Order: sequence, then C-alpha cells, then structure tokens
Amino acid sequence: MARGRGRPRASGEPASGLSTEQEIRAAAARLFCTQGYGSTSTYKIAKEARISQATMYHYFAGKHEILLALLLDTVRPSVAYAGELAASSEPAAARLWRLCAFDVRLLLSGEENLGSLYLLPELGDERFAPFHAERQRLFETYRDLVAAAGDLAGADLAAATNLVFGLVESVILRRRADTGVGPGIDTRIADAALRIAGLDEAAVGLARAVAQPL
Amino acid sequence: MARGRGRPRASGEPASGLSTEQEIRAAAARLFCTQGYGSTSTYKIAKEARISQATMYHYFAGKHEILLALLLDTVRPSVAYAGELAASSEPAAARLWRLCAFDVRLLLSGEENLGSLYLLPELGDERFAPFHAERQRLFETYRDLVAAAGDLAGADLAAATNLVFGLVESVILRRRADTGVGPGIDTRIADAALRIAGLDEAAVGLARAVAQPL
DNA sequence: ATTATCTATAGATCTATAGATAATGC
DNA sequence: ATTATCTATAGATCTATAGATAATGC
Repeated sequence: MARGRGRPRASGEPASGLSTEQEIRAAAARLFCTQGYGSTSTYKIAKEARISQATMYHYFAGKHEILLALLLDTVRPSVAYAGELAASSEPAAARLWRLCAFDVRLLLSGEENLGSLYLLPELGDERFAPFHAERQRLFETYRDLVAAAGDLAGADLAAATNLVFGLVESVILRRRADTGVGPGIDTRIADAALRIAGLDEAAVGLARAVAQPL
Repeated sequence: MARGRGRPRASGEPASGLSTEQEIRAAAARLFCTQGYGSTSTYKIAKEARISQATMYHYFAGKHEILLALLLDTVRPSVAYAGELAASSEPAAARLWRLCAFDVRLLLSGEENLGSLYLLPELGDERFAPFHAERQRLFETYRDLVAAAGDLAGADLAAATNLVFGLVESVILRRRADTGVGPGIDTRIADAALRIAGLDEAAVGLARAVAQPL
C-alpha cells in the first residue's frame, strides 16, 4: 500500500490521497491564511502536513517558495483565462464580463480563502516579484478590455480599471467577512464592472446574454 | 536638553519630539503595516525606534500589546464618535451619513494605512479580543443607524449593514492600491451608504445637506 | 529615591543542512 | 541506484528578564 519509492513516513501513509508536495501546499495555505506568513514556521507547516520539518526542504528551498507557489497557483488560472480571451473574437464587453465572473468564482472557490494571501504585508519582499509580475499582466488585460468595451482613455481609463479590479478583488474581504458572497455574486459583479467601464444597461444586458450561457 | 528623568538614550535625544512610547508605536505601525506582524521582531521595532530592545518592555509587556494598542487607538475614535451620534437628536440618516464620512476620513488619515492592520491574519489570536469587541460595538452602531435611517429589518438589515460596513472599510484597500481615495471620497461613500440603507435620492440629498456643513 | 535607559544573557524557537535509513526500481 | 523520508544539530534569531547605570527629583 506504499505510495512509491523512498522511506515511508513515520506518521503512516496519509489518508488524503494528496502527494506530499500537495499536502505541504495545503498545510501552508491553511496556516498562512489563518495565522499569517511570518507567524507560521516551517516546523508548524511540516507538523500540519505530517512530515518532518526537514522533509519540506526536499520540495521547497524555503518557506517563501511555498508562498510563491501558492500565489502563482492562484493568479495563473486568471492570467491563462485572460490570455484565451485576448485571442477570442467575441465582443470586448462580453470578454470583460466573462473575465470578471471567472475571477470572482475563482476567488470564492476552494477550501481556503487563497485570495487573502494577496493581502499579506510580506508580499512586498522582492522574492515575490514573480507573483506581482503575473498580477500586473492580469491587470493589463483588464485595462485593455475596459478600454475596448467602453470608450474610456487616459486617466479615466486608469481610474475605471482600478475600480473594476478593486471590485473583483473585494470578494476576498467579502468572503472573509462571510457577507454577500452567495450565488449570483459573479453575475452581479460582472454587470457592475461593465457599468464602470461606461456601458449602458442595454449594452450590459447584451454582453451578459452573450457571455453567460457558456 | 534632556527630556526628563531616567538614563539618556545611547542614540542621543530623538529629533521627533515624540515620547518614547509614541516612538515605539510609530515604529511598530510602520513595520506591521509594511512587513507584517509575525515578520516584525521586537528587535526591529526597537531599532526603528532607536532604543534598545529591552527598553520596549518598559512600555509594553510584549509585541502583541503594541499591536493591540495600535488597533484600539484606531477603532476607539470611531466608537467614541458613534457614541456621540447615538445621543444626538439629529435624524438617523444624517447621523449615519456623518459616521460613514468620519470613518472614511479616519481611515485615510495619518502617515501609515493603520486600517490595514485589520487585515492581518494574526488578529485571530485571542489576545486581540478587546479590539474585536470594540469593532463589534462599532458595527452595532452602524446596524442601529441603518435600521433607523431606512425601513430594513431582519436579514435585509443584516445584509445592508454588512454592505455599508464593507463599503467604508474598502478604503483600506483603495488606499493601499492608491486608487480612488481623492477628495470627496468621504462624501461619495456616505451617500452610497444611505442608498444601501434604502433611502431615495431626495432623502440622501437631505441627509447630506443636514450633516455636511458641520 | 525614582525613573528610563542600557548591557548581557538564558532559554526558546527557527532555519537550513548533513548524513542515516528504509523503501522501490533495475 | 535512486528516492523520500527520517534524526540530529549547528548557528541564527528572537523573547523576556536580570541587573547595572545615568539621569532627575526631593
């Protein structure tokens, strides 16, 4: 019943069916989200993942690499989806609607509120620069879609994009407070994003009708 | 030129004019906001405050007491103002408007984005319970004012209060992203809060006219 | 005498590595 | 032979305290 090569765990085989690396990620995600990054030691992570502290270093060069992996895992699906949308021939408004709804659902998915990792003050450390770069790419796709969907430019475009981006990410705090994240929130936020981009109600309804069935 | 009793500082007298306790608070605020709570050691705080690490313990029993003091300093002015409003004979809508605008300005004031301390995962620790109790009192004042200003009750009241509270605190993230926190944001958020509470445009305008001049 | 500060440090905790061990794969 | 795990630990860091010191106040 052993899972593969290597010395077996002292704690017995895990019931979860996850790989050791996945267990380390899941344990770290729980702890980083609930207790913070700096307050979570590699020892605590290992204990939560039911391995020895040293085993962690077989998979990650340090605690920061675990957080970086979690951050990239969280932002990359959005960037990938944004990339698909950029290649699509759909109207820009429908694409923006889709991206907003996708990101809202992503931020609400999973056991942990992984989006709350974006709020950790420790993210200012330069070792997390690859995450910020990905997030910047996502932001730029939002900006391009807001520009193409409406007729904003310059400072107005920047302001509207910030509002849309902030609106989508507001679900992180809503989820934390357990308020206003019931079914339909993805649709409501996507609608609101199009209004911020300058579309009238008819255009919002049309974009929603195009995007929603898929 | 010495400031008072006690052994003088090795680093020389501070230029800031702040008391040592205030310097410790200011240093901790900067570090907690920018690098996180768990990632900030008492040694770093002391260094930033230009005292020895041991001197910190003359003023605070531990790092957690500094954060608690900062949190209470931040939330207590709101609770105090809310208490004043509760005793006022003004219409409820005007009082709610005032409270929202006051809190927005408070969250935008000061050198550091102290509201971002509310987002630290470490706040789940029971030692910060006194802060959560104060914040709960503030929330209840919001709820009572939302109820009195509009005609919501039950689950609708709870949902609307959560939205209003979340809207006010959204300035924490806006300030961090440096987006949409220019002049007039207090007024716009207070207006929006009244709409969420169920007031029509005429009622919102009236409440603003009553509240704003003071 | 009182106070605010300092230096020094014990003990706890944490990180990261070295090296041993217990499995599978060839 | 390779791999995943373990135990053990060195060295860094951190917290909290003990006790000395250098001012002012009486």
